[in-house]
Amino acid sequence: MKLLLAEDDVDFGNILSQYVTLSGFDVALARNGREAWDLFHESRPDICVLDVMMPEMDGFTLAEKLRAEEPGVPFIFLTAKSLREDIIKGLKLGADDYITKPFDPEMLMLRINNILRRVYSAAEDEYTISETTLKYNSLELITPSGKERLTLREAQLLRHLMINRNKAQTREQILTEIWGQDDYFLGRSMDVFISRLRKYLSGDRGLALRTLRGIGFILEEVN
Amino acid sequence: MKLLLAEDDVDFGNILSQYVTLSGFDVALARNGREAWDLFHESRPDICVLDVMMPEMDGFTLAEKLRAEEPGVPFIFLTAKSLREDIIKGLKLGADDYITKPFDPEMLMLRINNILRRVYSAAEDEYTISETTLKYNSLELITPSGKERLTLREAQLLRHLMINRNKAQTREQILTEIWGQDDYFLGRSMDVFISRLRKYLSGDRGLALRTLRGIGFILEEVN
DNA sequence: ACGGGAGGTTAATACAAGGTTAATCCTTAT
DNA sequence: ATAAGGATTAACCTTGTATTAACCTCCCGT
Repeated sequence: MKLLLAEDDVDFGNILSQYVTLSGFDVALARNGREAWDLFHESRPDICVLDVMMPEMDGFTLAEKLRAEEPGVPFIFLTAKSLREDIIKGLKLGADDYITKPFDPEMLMLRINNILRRVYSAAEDEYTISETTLKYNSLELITPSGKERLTLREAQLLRHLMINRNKAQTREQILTEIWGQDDYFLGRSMDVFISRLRKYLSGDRGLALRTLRGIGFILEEVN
Repeated sequence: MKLLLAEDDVDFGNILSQYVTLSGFDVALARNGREAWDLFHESRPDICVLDVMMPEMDGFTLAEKLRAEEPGVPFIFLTAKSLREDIIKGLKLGADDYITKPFDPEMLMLRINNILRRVYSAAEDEYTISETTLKYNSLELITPSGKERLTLREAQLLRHLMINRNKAQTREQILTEIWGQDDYFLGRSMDVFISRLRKYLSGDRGLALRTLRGIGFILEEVN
């Protein structure tokens, strides 16, 4: 899991960064808003922790720009202010959480994990639908016709479809979620993976990976 | 959207309940943990707001039981304590948010809306009129005579008519809205789709897709 | 009651979306 | 440097569906 931390207080930033790294995150640390903007594009983080008051670009403005570019990315505001107006402004921007300094790093970690669990359902490892179960971390797929070892992309795509079972997923949604961007060739690549997944899943009559022409795909449980 | 509010302070509970109702929620108000547990089963809320300290059953215990029964339901803790241990306990339970009293009702609303947006972002997908419902994203149409799988254009057109039910839609309006432009041939194309939709909808006597000659079409509920 | 135009219906066609397989390009490890 | 594994690109094929066409019906004005 990659995390972008934007904090202008150098010492505090370093301590926080260390703490979060220890918890198993891949951290990108920015000293100001502009740097954060650049780092965001380089590292494509899964979650952003933004100080509100920073030189170059404040956290609110940054969040707005990030939202516009990558709507799904969750973010947490960090601030010394506990002013009602600021908190409300942050929440209106769709912040997933808002923490006022001083705070306990352990609490930050808990909040981060909560959000990630919610957003990515990342705490789970086993996903089961019908007769088929995916062990995500070990890339194993167990179907009525036997075990398969998946590749990373196969597993990512299948997991996404399993998490969103019975819900239509547009091509854009899947591409931005799994591939990080949406262009023609990645779309064709996805089609190749869908084709492969169908082969793996063909032994299980209790589910169907249907295409919704012009929209996307859906992994359905059928009676 | 239905909300379950569990709060033992009667006055405060009422004020909050009123405020949340004004924001368009359907509120179930419980005076203690046990009542909340019962109300939860009756009203199946989309989100729960739980006071931590309540008679009969405290908020934490309640949340655990709710989680076990209905893992997807988001909840927010409300508490007078700002003890670090308590907050951490709440977050460990997977609380979607944690608010310490005293707080601003407006802020509660903002947090509620943030969480709902995140959790139910895939909403706004089902349209129902009379006995017929359209699941737009999965292109499914459920009528008294059974399920149908629609095409994209069929679904777009039907959705437009359902959104504007009981309102006359001119040919021009529909064409510019759905097809992006308005010419003779697209008009004939639309007639083909109207014809198909009528077939799909023929099993439902509670609605009529009528022609307004020289003007356009209207999807009406008839009693 | 007749003619014309608006809309209904069905079938034929063209084309774009997606399926499939193979080739190629990258990474990574040795 | 090379090999292996995996992702992407390419090429070709299939199929679903929006459009177009052709013909029909019905309504409305004269």
